[in-house]
Amino acid sequence: MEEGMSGFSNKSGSFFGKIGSTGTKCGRWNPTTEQLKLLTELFRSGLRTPSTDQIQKISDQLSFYGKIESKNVFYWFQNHKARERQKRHKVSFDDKYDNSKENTIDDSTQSLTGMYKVPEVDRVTETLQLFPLNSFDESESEKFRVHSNECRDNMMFSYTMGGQVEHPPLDLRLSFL
Amino acid sequence: MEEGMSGFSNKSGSFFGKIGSTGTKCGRWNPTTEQLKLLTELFRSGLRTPSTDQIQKISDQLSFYGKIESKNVFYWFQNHKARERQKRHKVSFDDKYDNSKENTIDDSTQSLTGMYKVPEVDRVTETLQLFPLNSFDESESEKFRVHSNECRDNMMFSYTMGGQVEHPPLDLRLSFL
DNA sequence: ATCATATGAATGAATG
DNA sequence: CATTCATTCATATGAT
Repeated sequence: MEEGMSGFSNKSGSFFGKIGSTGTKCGRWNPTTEQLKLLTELFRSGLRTPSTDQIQKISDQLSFYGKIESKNVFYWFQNHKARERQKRHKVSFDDKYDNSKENTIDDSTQSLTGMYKVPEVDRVTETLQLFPLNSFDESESEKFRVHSNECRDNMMFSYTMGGQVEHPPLDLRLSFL
Repeated sequence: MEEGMSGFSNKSGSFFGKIGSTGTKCGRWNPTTEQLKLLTELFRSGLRTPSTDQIQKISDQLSFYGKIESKNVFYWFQNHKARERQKRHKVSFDDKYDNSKENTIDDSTQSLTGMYKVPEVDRVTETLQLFPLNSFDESESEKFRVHSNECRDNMMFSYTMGGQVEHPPLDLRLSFL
C-alpha cells in the first residue's frame, strides 16, 4: 500500500504544529471522541476496509470535528481491524482448527472482494443496520437492559443506538472552580 | 509485572470505557476530548496542583462528559505537570504560569493520600489560591451531577442550551457514505 | 522515574 | 499490479 490510495504523504516527516482540536498536544493525529465515535460506528456497522473514496468521505466528515487526514482514516481501519482480530486470537483458543482462512470474523455483510473497488455501490452503510454482523465482541444486548438490574455504574456516553447524545455545551470556562 | 492492572475500581464496574474502541480499553480512564479540553484549559490557566476540593469540583464537572474519578484528575495534573516540564527541558524554559508555590507536590494530600505517598513532605504552604474558588454555581453543577451508583441516563438534556456548540451534532447516521 | 498499555504510523510479505 | 494482512516501531499517557 502506500500511494495506492489517496496518495498519503508517506514518511513521518509530516507536518507538525498544534492541533486545533482540543488543545491537544500531539504530533500525530489523535481522534476526538466524536471522530472515534463515528469511526467506531462505521466499523461496527460492518465497514472494514473502506475504499479510497469512502475514506475520503469519512475523512471529510470527520474533519469537522478536528484535524484529520485521509490517511488517518485509512490507518485507523487497518489498525482497528487488525487489532480486533489479534485480540480475538488471544482470547479465543477455541478455533484451533484452522480453516485455512480463519479470519472470517467479520465482513459478514459483503464480500470484501467486491466492495473496495469503488463499485459505486458503496452504499453498504447507507442506512446502517444497527445490529448487523456478528457482534461477537460486544453483546451489548446486556448493557442496554437498564431496567431490571440497578446498574451501579454509570455508563459513559450513550451508546444508545437510536439516539446518540452529545454532551451539552457546558461552558468550558473554569468558572466552577 | 504485578498484573492486576489498575487497581482501583477494576472489579466493581468499570466495564465500559471508551466507546467500544479497540474492543475495549476498559481498565483505565480515558478522557474524552471535552474532559481533556477542560483540564488543559485549567492547566493553561495556571492550575498545577489542585487541592483536594478543587479536584473534587473538577472531577465533578468532568463527570458529565464521561466517567471519571477524582484520582484521575489528580493523576492527570501530576503527569501533565511533570511532562510539561520535561518537555520544556529541551526547548526553552517557558516559565509561564508559575504560581509562586508550585513545587508543593501536594498540599492536598488528604483523601488522595491513601493511594499515594508523597515523597518528601511538602511544605503545605497554605492553600494555593489560584483564582476565585467560587464554588457557588452549584445551581448549575447540581443539575449536571450524575454520579455513579445511579446509572442514570443523563442524556435528557440534549442541546437545548443555546450554549456554544463545539461541533455539530455528530451525525451518527453514517448516511454520508 | 518507571511501567504498562493503547494506538497511530509505517513497512513488507502474502495473495489474487 | 493492486490490496489486504501481519508485524513492528514509536509515542502518548494513565497509573504506580
